[in-house]
Amino acid sequence: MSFRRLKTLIAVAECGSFVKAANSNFLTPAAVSQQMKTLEAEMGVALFDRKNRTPALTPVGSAMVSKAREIVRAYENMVSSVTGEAALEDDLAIGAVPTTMAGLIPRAVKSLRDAYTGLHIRIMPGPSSELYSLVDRGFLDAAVLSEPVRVYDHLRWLAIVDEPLIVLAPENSPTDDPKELLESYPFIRFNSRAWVGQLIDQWLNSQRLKINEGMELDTLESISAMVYHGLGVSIVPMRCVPSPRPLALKRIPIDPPASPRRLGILSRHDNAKHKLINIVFHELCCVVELSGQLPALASPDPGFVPEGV
Amino acid sequence: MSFRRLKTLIAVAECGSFVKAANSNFLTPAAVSQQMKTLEAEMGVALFDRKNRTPALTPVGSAMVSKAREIVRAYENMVSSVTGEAALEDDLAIGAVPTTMAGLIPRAVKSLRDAYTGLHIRIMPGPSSELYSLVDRGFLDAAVLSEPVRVYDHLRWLAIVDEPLIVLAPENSPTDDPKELLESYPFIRFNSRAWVGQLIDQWLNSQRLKINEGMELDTLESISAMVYHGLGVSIVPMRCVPSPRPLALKRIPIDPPASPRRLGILSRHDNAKHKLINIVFHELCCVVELSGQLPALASPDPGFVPEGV
DNA sequence: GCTTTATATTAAGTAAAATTTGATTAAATC
DNA sequence: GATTTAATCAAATTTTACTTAATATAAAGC
Repeated sequence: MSFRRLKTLIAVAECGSFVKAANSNFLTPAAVSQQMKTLEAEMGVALFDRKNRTPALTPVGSAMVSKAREIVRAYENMVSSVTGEAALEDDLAIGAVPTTMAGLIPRAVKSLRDAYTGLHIRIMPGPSSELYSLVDRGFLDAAVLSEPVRVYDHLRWLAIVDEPLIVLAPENSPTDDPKELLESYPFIRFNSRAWVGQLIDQWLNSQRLKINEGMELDTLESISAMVYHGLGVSIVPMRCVPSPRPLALKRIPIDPPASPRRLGILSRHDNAKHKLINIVFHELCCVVELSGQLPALASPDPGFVPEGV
Repeated sequence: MSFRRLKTLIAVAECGSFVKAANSNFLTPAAVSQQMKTLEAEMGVALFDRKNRTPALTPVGSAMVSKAREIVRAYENMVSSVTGEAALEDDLAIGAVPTTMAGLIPRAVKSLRDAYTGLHIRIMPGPSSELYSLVDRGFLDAAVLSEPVRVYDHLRWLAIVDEPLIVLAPENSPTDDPKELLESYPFIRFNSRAWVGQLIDQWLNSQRLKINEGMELDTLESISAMVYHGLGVSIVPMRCVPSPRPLALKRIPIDPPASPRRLGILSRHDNAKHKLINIVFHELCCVVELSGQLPALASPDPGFVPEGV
């Protein structure tokens, strides 16, 4: 088992004889001969037909040569495929929670597409819990989601931004006091299966407000629309990047402030595309900063160098 | 440049420490340490973070580990991949509907794992509608699901088996007549979001039976358990491969017979792993036939050659 | 047909590499 | 603070790989 042998096999195939291969690789013919012999022994197949003076590759042999080429190339590109330019041309399967699908994600994907031709991003929307398991099992390279309660060692979490919870109320509501609003209007609940929903429930419970249960919805869009039409008020995370044409609504910080919904990117440590993922992470942070709504969290990332792109 | 070093890198990643990796590879810790050092020098990147006593893999390092795995596997399968015994080693992401997760899928996966070392199958359970879109968008290589109403040109559908609908009733129920059972017991409905559920609803509507709505459940397991405990009757597809220890229940064919739930495998025509998918399809059909419950549909498959396994 | 020439193989010696041994350093545990 | 455990270092040793030189063999030239 050795790369050298594979390399000389390739050289022999290219040069046409052991002697020439030896010369081009700064070896003696004897060395080449021995290497090919051990290679054949190792593999248990005849690579050369030795009837003639200059051994000719058998059919199996020439198939091996192309395999050997693949392997040697894979080895030689090993470093660059992880850290270099080559790492920037690949397919990337990324998940994202619905709240990011109108603002953050489209903007980030757009600039990434523009900056890296050859990079192909597929987006899969879903709730945090599902995305977590998809990343964990390797179906997704990374996902943008709410911070998990526990991040296991084989996973990598990079925080992007803290989105504080806000009260969403119709523009014409008589008061701006969050508690008053929550107690007077019907409450539109963020689906509690979503991790944000749980965060909201937690705050509500701690406040012991007398709320009027209205409906329970999945997405920020549907909740906004309901509130817009005066059907109630809601608590939602403030979007770090607003949607293109946000509805005219009151957005009031809750008081006392709840622990914010922390958005970040989750991936597996052993994912070979970690460089790409770093770039996506970096782009997400940039988009958040540019949007100017909330400060991006300067997440410590030892392995990450901005890359002069 | 050496496979040994890659192998010990993998061992270190798996064992978690140099010492353990040394033991498992019949080496001394010193050898491992030196190998990793030369590997780092060779690649010009830091694979380990040596702040702590037992060095931890850097992000780049763990990406390298997965690359190393690819390369080592490629080398090890070099001979067999050329001689054609097992030109089949790859990762395969496959979806499957829950009804197949207790019988068909585990058996098929097991024999595939046994037959093709090097083949790595990941299974993702989900309802047909979701799997359809995941295959369509390229997140899954293939999926086992109910026949879609329409299969677009870029998708490929291979039918595996027709599962007729049956009535599930407690063993001690007073009658064996499906209609009587359905009208006397509460009806446990298969979730109508699932495509089977719709098929069942269709038949029920056509029969104009006066059923007593009970509950609506997601999985065959939960429905079986409910029926077993006498909480009602249900209509479900007969499983082409039963689960290991099926509950003692009456299983009565419905009359008049409804159009059966057709199970098959969906993939994209442009998927590069179509050879592997063919093999999986073939295996699924074999498992169905072996199980002897229902005949496998001999689906015409131009591109498929049985492979001497 | 016999020599010449170029090519591969073999065996022994030599150079290079990888591994072990035993000592040293440093973090973690008691 | 002593003890255990993990990694590293430097020198000795072993293993592996390469070269040299001799041998065998097929094609080309005379």
